Amino acid sequence: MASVDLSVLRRVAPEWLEVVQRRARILQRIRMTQPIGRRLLAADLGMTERVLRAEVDLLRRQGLVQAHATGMWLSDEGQALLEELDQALALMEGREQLGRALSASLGIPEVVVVAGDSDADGWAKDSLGYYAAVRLRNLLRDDDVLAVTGGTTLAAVAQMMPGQGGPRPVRVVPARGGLGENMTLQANTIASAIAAKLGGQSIMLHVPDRLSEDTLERLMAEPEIRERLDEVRQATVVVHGIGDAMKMARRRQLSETEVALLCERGAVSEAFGYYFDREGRPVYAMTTVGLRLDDIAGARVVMAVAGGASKSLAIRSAARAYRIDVLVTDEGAAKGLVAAATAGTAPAAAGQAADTGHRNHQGRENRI
Amino acid sequence: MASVDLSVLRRVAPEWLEVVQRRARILQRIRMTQPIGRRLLAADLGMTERVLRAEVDLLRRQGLVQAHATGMWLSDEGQALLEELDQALALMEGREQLGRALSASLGIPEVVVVAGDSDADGWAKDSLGYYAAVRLRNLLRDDDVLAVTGGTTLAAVAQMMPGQGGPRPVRVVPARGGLGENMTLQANTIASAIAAKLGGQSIMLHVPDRLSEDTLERLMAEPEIRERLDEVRQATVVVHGIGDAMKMARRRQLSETEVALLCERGAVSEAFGYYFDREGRPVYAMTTVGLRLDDIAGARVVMAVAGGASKSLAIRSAARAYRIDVLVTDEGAAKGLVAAATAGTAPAAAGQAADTGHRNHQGRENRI
DNA sequence: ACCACAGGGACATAATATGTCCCAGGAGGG
DNA sequence: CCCTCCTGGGACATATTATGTCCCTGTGGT
Repeated sequence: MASVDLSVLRRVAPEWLEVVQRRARILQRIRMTQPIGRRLLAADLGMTERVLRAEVDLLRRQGLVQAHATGMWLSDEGQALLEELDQALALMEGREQLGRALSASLGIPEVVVVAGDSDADGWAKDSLGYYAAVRLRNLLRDDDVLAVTGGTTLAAVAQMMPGQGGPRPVRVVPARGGLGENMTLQANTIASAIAAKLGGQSIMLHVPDRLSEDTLERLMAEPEIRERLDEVRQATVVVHGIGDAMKMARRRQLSETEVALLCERGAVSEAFGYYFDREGRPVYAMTTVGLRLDDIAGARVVMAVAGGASKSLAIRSAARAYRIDVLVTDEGAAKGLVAAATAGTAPAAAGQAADTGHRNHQGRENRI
Repeated sequence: MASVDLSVLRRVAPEWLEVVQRRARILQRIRMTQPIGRRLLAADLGMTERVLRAEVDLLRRQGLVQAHATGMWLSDEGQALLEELDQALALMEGREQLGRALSASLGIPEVVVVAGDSDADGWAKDSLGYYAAVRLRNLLRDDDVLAVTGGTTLAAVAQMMPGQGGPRPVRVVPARGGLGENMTLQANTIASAIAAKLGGQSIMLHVPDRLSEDTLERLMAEPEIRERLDEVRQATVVVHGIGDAMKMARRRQLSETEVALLCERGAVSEAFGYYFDREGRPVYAMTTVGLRLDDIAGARVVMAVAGGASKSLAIRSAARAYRIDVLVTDEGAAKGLVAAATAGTAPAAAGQAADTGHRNHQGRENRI
């Protein structure tokens, strides 16, 4: 079938793009949560049951969705078509181009921009997690040691990781010890969940978040801890979230003194327990066990996952701080980043882009 | 803007193609008859006024159509877009491919297939005429002598010929003398109309259709006739319709003896007063003045215009009978031709295609 | 000056989309 | 084994939109 310049067709029937987008989101949601029923799906997507039914009926007539007593599934054909549709929409919505621009301005070889804004759209974080999970799954090799951090974003990656598609017998390790109170956001929990989905094994780091220097030394002396820590620090693939410095400080319940220090030093981002200022200089590090900044230099692939307009600054800071090979982000963050690059900070951003420009030409690849 | 595989998008939103087609037809009709009002346009297109208004309102918001007290016009942008849209739809509706197939099987370098079926859709004949007229206008040179036949199809070409777009100072001559009673279908009338639209001059052949041998000789001796006839027979561009043999025989009010003869000899097509059987062999010729079959060998371009499912056989017959450089036809006729080629007559048609295959590779060009 | 046709407004009515239930059935957990 | 929860499909009153059919005023061409 022929490919035709879409701008012409869009001009004649502009309302059609929205229809395609809506149906694509339905298909994506089914793919992520199948099997799923009409009512739950409607709630997920923020539609009423009846409206969703009309759409699903059509998609079923097209043979893209199959209904069963247990819920709806994507047909094989629907699966294949949705993958092409993902690419088509990325192009039509300009996310493809957005990714290319970010790749250049941040010096990150591969930047994937998924639809939505994790801050605003409830479904966007799932989407972010899904595409990060799929990308991760594809790049893993059997002998990899995968280190993952905690946080809501990584939790989404774990949750959305497809359980099917051939086991990946990797070892999954938590990049950090315990953090905060929420069980589902722990690196340990996430490592375990991802290992289960991938068909690999995971280990745990039974270490509290904050330690005195003294206790730290003692723990490190424990063989059980020592062994695990060695494995963590030899991770070949690192997948991590990027946090807003101040939000993370609060979540970690840092003391007022520490918060003030971070403020003073202009910390904007947090990753692996390190805090960075807007130029990517490390300004503070937690005294805690786990993956260290210089460990990731030895990793085969470093993947960052972060979305939402509020993360723009933090992402840029992290991109300047250490090597990121793959960034999975969303439209909200991406637009903020591009706006910042072309606005006031233009000179600095331009310089950054120029410095890393030669690197971007090899192996750059934008998907989704 | 990117071009994307349309089959994917069509699968997800199949109703959209119809919308695009409907709006394209509206734009085409406006282009053909501008300036035109809402009511007349609705009647032309077989829509109610209100429905058309909704569509036109949208097209106007898109800046493709401009409203004026005298009626609606295509904007410059609409004009440009419609030309692209024509091509896109030809591709999407498979007419492009249809044209290519016919080009091969009929051995005609350029085959244009326009939408519709002139037998069934009232607007299709106008469309056929319009695209034939535009193609004709584009291929004419200033020193050309253009010979045209009569008939409803050529009348449509004359009527739809755009009056704007730079004068073509050609000489337009009728290929034949008078025929039948209907003034508007006379070659003379059509030649005059086309000349007016092109900004050229025309001459007339004041000769009745049917003559005795005796009278014919006397007429030919008249200098006035002689001169005109010489010019006609030196035409550099010939545009003609192709008729169904039996229908033409009836319209010409041939005697029963003649009709029986045509039947017996298997006449299926008529052109320039010649009748051909299904293999393209001439089986009968009117004793009349005008362009002769061997004259068209000297023409620079021979263009045939014929549409409607009922014309399939006649077109194939004519294509075998003499050289045609450009065929403008419609979906109705084209589908009939392809069906005939792939069905019972397959061996013959296949042989035909093979014989002329080498010729089709040079200069073949399919438009609209 | 007239006339035919222009676009825009108005509105009752038809058609469709939508929200909200109910129901019988099946899968999975206890 | 039963119980429960969720499934898809049906039904229907209601909201929303599309449609057919007028009327009105203006304007360009004859």
